[in-house]
Amino acid sequence: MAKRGSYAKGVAKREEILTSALDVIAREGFRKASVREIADAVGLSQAGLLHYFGSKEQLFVEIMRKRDEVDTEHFDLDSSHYNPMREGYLRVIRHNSEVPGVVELFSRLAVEASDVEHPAHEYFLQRSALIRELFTKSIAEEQEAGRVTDKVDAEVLARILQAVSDGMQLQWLLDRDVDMAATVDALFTLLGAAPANTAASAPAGETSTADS
Amino acid sequence: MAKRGSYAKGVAKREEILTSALDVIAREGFRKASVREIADAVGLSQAGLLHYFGSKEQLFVEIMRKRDEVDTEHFDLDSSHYNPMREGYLRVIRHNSEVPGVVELFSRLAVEASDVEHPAHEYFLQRSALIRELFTKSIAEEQEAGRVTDKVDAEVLARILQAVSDGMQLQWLLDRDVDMAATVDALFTLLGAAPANTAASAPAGETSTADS
DNA sequence: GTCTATATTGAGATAGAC
DNA sequence: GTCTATCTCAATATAGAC
Repeated sequence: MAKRGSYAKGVAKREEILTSALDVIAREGFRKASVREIADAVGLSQAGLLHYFGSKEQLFVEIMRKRDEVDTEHFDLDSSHYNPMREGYLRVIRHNSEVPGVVELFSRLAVEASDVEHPAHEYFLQRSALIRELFTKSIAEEQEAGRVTDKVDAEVLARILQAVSDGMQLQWLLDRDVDMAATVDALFTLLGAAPANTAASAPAGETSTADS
Repeated sequence: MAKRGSYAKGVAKREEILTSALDVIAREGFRKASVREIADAVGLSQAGLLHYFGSKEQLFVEIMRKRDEVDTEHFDLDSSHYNPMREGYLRVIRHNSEVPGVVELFSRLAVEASDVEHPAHEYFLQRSALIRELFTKSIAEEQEAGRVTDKVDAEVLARILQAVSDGMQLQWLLDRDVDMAATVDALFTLLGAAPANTAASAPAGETSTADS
């Protein structure tokens, strides 16, 4: 955190660049997201930008990491309890619908990173596993309490949840009228969760259509 | 079908190329799927291939269409009744896990086609809507018969189903050990059960666990 | 209809001055 | 650390011969 020494300064600048890049992608969209465009946007030359990140692909991985960091901070994503998890997750999804460029970059990278040689491969594997672990833990808890169906294993439910989120992003990229959050929430409803704040199991339709 | 006249011959050749391209992508994988590589694979020069399809992107759309055509033929995909729909769908998914290159091409295109200007945009919109219609129809039927939960509208369930399939493809691209079909089937199981108030409906677990 | 050869474009990477 | 300039490469698209 201390900024003395050129090393720390470099780190700070990196962070600054990432924040800025993320911001620009969120606002301006992703388009042909070339190193050059991001460089322009953050006020550096292409060479200046690559000075910090070595290659385009490394840059993109770092941008995604920064995104995760910011999101985890903004919305409490690390809760291992069901309702906070559910709500936090929905908040992120709602937020995503305001940053299409970020969603597009993420989806594109996700496909490219399927190649084990790709610099983002490890990142996606780990991120993916981490999310599933959080889901699994809180779902299992809920299953034990009898509030979520135990017809399907928690691990599998977690995977389904993750798949729906990713899949809804694709549907939403194609047609922006789609309500990602509402659909994911419908899935939560399906799992048998008592709708967010009502006492017993109440009509699910009302509880959580996106509040933005 | 008759081959007289150069027009019909051209069409036949196109079909032949597409079949061949699809076959190659399925077998050899997708890699950096350039026009040139496909051209090599089908035994044409790059220019020769583009003679038929004008541009790379049009070529890819046509390959995807051909894929749909072949799949619809091989697995009865157009049934609007629930169980055939479910079984047919699972068969396609199982088949997909044997053609990673095709899955990768599809996923990649799906993201790129989110741009309304992209030549594949319309294709994806229509394909996507068509699949959802089939799902919706058969699900609604099942809901009326009380065999599928009515906690969530048929349209939304259809969307969830579609999202899970797409999302599982991403997960599977990243980690080939994932069982796409089993996970999607688990979702079907979930739909069939009335969670929380168990006793009423039939045990869904048995009905259709993968037969391959 | 198919090929060879080439134009064109666009990107990422790198060298070297300041 | 940052820039300008350039290299290199890959890929699509096109011209024109056969």
